[in-house]
Amino acid sequence: MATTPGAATILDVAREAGVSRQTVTRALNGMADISDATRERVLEAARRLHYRPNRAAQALVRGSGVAVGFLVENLSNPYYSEMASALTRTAAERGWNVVLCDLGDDEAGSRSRIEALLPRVDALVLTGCREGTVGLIPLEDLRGGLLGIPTVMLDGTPHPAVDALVEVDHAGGVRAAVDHLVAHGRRRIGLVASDQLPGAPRHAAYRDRLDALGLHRDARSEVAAPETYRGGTDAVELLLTAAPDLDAVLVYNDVMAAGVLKGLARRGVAVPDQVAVIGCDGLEIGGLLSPELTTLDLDKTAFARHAVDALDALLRTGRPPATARVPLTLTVRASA
Amino acid sequence: MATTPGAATILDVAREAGVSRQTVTRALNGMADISDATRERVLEAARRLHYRPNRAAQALVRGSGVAVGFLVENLSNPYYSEMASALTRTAAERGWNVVLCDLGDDEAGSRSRIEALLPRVDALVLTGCREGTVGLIPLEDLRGGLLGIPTVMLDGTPHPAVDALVEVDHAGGVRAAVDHLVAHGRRRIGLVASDQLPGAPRHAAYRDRLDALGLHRDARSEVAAPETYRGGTDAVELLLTAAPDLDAVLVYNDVMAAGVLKGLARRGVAVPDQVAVIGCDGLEIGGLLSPELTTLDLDKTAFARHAVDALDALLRTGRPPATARVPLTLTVRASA
DNA sequence: GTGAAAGCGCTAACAG
DNA sequence: CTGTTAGCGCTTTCAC
Repeated sequence: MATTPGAATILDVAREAGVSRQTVTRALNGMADISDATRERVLEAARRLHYRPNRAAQALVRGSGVAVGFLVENLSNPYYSEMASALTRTAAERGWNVVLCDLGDDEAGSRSRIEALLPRVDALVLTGCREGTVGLIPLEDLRGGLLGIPTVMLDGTPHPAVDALVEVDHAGGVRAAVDHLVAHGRRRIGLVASDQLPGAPRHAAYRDRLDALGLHRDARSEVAAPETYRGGTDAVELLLTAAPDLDAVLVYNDVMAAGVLKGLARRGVAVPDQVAVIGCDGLEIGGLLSPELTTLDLDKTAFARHAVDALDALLRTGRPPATARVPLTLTVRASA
Repeated sequence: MATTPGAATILDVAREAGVSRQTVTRALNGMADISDATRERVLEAARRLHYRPNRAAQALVRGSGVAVGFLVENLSNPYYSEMASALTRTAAERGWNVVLCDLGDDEAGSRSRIEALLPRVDALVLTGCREGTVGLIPLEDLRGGLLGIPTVMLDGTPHPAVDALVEVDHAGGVRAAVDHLVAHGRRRIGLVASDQLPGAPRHAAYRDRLDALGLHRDARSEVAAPETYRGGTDAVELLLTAAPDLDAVLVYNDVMAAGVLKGLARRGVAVPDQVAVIGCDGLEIGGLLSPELTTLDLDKTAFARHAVDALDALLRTGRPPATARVPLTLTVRASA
């Protein structure tokens, strides 16, 4: 347990019960070769002293499983919680545990949470890190900055502290979305982008695909906004004002898309009749919205599996595996 | 690290670098009193051997912080993820870590996940456990079933394996909801209840309050359903058929309420004009729905804080504190 | 600046 | 059935 100084140890229990420490172990672990009377006496003593075994000592001698730290910005965001769910389940297949670290906005708090996490874990999975979040990890504190703990990032940009990336096929996904819209007669496709740097690949893919198809494209039909519900509602106001002739909107993620649907409803714009909407991530909330959200579905289990595989390789060999890439598949529901 | 048999130890590094093991510690931990040349040689050796410090050994000698295991049924459900968020943040205030365990439906898998979790944690927080989930915890394996690890349950029923409960003021919440509906002219209030036993308190509170106010109440205006979105959509079908004159529905939780809103929309029932809807839990998704959901808001941070306080007391004294109770406060949005 | 000793709390392998 | 002897891998004294 939490190595509370002054806590009772197995020796205290042995003394209290008047037996050897091995007998205490036997009694406490329900092993054979001990008389009921002795066992009861030992357990009684343990209870009296409020004894709890020291986890670290047990782990040292028994061997401990792998613990993965999962760093997220905001676990209340369903994207992160669905990822956390996928990661814990995938990790569990290997007998690994996941230690959660929900950073939040506050930088000082984040730093201290990360510091409390690091001594606890064998590896790190990073996701959705804003500019700067990775910087919070005290590289210098990790073995002198020279032997960091294995770290993979989900869908981010390379960083010296990160050993491996799991990529997302933004280009393929955006292409599928745009092509779907075009196939259904849409010609003026707007974009609600992320105002965070990691959002850039999707933004670029959107421009590329529109240009490739020879569709009209201009700056007024693109808006960058915070990656939140509110960001979506606000963005749609700007977009409709700047480019009232849009007949479709591609949205950076499903949470923002929920906001976009709300914003469109407020303005009395019918979805999908007047404007089609496609989100991204394939979150379960997409099915709760009205109309139900068409989205680029990210296979979170595959994503998690690649991350765990990469960590496994790093832990085992110290070398990262080839970068894996996860597809985005269009899931057509009602909004487009 | 994960005590991989055959992994390099500090002694291997010392041998490789031709120094003593303390020198290795000093080099690796960036301590003073070591020449740059030696440090570099040690680090080089460590890298060559792919050395990683053994976490358990470090924890044993440095002392480890408290790790809390958090058991949930399905982390993709936003109720659980918002609770997980609140719990990790609250735990972090004390420097504690949270190890996540997402059980899922599969009983065998759940059991093995719990077994992988237990040796890792000092305490357990249980929430939303179906009938039987608690039974998965191998009481017998825990120190002979006599010294379990401290366990608190969030809003459940007493169980021998559970040391402390944090309760929710269902009665007060339901009362506030019913009274709000009545104050706004509603007289025929139906209920979408949970088909799980832990849902009983809200169900009873609903009946009590209706009776106390002398409102009409009959079995046809109560439906029990699974605690899911789908459960909500299905329930509303049954309810509208059995009791078409309802002018309000109280729903067991917000996820189900999302389904209820969807079901009502499908049947062309206007909310709140024809039927008012009130959910429960105060989830963020409530704000994404159309109309936005009126709900009984549970203060998840307070909930988590009580849980952590209880664990702290259990860890420190072995005795549970007085049972705490968290209120449900009515948050009025558009649906009622 | 570096090395040698001691011990964290526990369990596994032998003795008796 | 119970006790004794060795470590697990690391850090912290303390010598040199």
